Amino acid sequence: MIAEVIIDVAHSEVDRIFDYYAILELRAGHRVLVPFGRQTLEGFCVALKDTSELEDSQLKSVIRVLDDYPVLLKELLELSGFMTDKYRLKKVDALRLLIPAQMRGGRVKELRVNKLKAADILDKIVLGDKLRKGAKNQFGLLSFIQNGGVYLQAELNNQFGAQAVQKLVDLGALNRFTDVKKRTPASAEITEKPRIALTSAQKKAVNAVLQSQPKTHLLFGVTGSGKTEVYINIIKSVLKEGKTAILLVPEISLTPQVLGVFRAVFGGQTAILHSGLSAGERFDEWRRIRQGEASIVIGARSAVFAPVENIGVIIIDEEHDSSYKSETNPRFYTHDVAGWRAKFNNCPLILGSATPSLDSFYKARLGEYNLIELAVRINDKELPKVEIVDMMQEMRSGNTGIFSGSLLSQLENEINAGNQAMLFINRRGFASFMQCRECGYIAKCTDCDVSLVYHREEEALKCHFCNKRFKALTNCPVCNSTSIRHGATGTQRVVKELGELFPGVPVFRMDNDTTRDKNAHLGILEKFGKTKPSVLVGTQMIAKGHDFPCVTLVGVIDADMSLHFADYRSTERTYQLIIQVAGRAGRAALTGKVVVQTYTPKHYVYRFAANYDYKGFYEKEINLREVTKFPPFAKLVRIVVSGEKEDDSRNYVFELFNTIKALKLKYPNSFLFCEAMRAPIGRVQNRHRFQILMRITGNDEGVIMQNLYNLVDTGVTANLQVFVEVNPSNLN
DNA sequence: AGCACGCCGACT
DNA sequence: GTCGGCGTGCTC
Repeated sequence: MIAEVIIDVAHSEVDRIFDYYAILELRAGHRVLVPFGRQTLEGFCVALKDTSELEDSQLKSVIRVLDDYPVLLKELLELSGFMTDKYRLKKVDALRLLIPAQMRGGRVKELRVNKLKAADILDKIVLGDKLRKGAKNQFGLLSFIQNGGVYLQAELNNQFGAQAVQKLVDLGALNRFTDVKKRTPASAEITEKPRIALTSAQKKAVNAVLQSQPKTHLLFGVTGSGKTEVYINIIKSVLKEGKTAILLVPEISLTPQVLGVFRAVFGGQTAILHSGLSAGERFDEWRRIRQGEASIVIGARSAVFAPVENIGVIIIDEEHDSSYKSETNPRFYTHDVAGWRAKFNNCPLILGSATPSLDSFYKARLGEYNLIELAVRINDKELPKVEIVDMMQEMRSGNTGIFSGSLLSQLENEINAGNQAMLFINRRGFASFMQCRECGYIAKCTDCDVSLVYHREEEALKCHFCNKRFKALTNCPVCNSTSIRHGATGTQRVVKELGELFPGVPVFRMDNDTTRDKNAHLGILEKFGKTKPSVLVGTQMIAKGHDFPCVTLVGVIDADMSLHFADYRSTERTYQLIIQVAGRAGRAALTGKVVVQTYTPKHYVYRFAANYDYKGFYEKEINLREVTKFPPFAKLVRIVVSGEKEDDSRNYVFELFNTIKALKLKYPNSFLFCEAMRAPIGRVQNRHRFQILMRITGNDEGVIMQNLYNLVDTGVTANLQVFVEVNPSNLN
């Protein structure tokens, strides 16, 4: 037999199939060790075949298989093919997504632990005679193991001392053996929520999924309408049929609370996959899934590749969340992958959200997805009232601070009442930039064309693109003036001002800077949850999925931030953001309030958001997209070229552009827009960046994309980086 | 990506 | 005369 092997090296030159003589135990999906040139490398056996087109003398033989089972399922091997086609991924990159990174290079081993089994027959008297009188630990241990059983050696050592344990092992009272230990992540608390009966709307939703032909359902349920209960019931019935389930959630909402709910219902059948796990935990969870010990996988984006067989349902919760789109290589879109697997397994795919992405709702309108609505909240509670505050008006009436009068007085009320508030601002640091008042100099990164962000705690200026740090300005390096101005507000400044306004009230901050450590955000949330009154200030990351019953006020400091982003989805984002943060207010008995501060209160997004009118917003926005020909009515394609030499990058981008113009002549009706230019951020990490922006529509879109990818694949030279993005979510 | 072979400068 | 610079070419 001949084995088709992809070498585990990420380079396009070797990213193709190499044939080897197979060995007996080899199956498709095995990882293998093979001779490659003068090296010995790891690879993936993706298929077996009878003959090779190469001469016998040109073939070498596989050295050995690396695992005692094929790590890649047939289904996932096929999926990797789909992904290399659809996203033009390198074959290795697609394959590497399918196994825990730590598995490669054999870095993670199973954790083996020493265990001790008490001898079946233990004669206390006979053994006791062999022990020295007064050996307290030894006698203690002896009576402890009297009734037999299996113990962890570490635990016995801890309790009775290693010497006593060794003594009893020597005497044959205990037998040592090693066992594989599963590093199942700590399950935290198991929240035993009373399982209330489903509402009729929920029942209808469950039935709509279970009683129809497998298809994609868009579960559009307002905040608090009980989507989780629907998921649980669907998963339950899927498990009953002996099938498995995948539940995807945004990384940030994989909190112990959320997991606790599922552990409480499904117990040990649940496996968790996310970036917070250690390499060992990840590997072990993956193994549990691969071996069929866990039938429900809960995880972030990459859990869509979980090695479960016989899938009964795939659920993408908060489907509008941007984290489902991988924006760095390997680029892929979770919805596509989930859709492929659902089709392969002939099972339903559920997309759930209170604020569906425009794309998904559009598909539901077209009938591609089945729309299921949960229009009322479970306890008929009213949604928190959203107040839009005009910050221009505040300014005109003399308030130049970062808090409006309304937000301030409500903060005061809630704090006095012993409640909690969450303030949201989508900018970390203290101020967006530092500028000299005299000459207008703005501190910029030396390696990137962006202004530096002032971080007050460290008295540092940081580049949010390359993480380089500089000393904060005390005087202007150009004119030496000491009059320095701070740009727009960030989280640190909000915290500082709160401290001055409400001395003694605990204020927590949660952003990229305070959550560097992998479990830091849980720590902050836990502390915040326990402290009343208190305020939590944070970026995006506080907007999702945390239930704090005592939060009665939510403030959005500068809602326009996300609105004026260079992204065709910025309005959609803003709508989702407001509804999402509003969902944080008044989860329990208390009624919540939401204050949204904006400098453009007339913008339609605020009107719809204040009324929780998703459909109204959808109609308005989709019409706009249709007339302006933006997604989903066209594909936005961006090709970025970057290199150390500015001229090389520019020349290459225009070379590409000329070829594309020829392509445009061939398909004149397909190109709605096509321009080459310097990238908005012209330099990042000292690489000069140029881009070609296109909007493409119509039936030839597929052919054109193939052409573009080919173009980019063939032309790349050593010191230039080129990549293609489809509907990118930022245009930096 | 590695690791070889291969053709030109400063050293015992 | 040789050690070694990294250019380019190949890997079943």
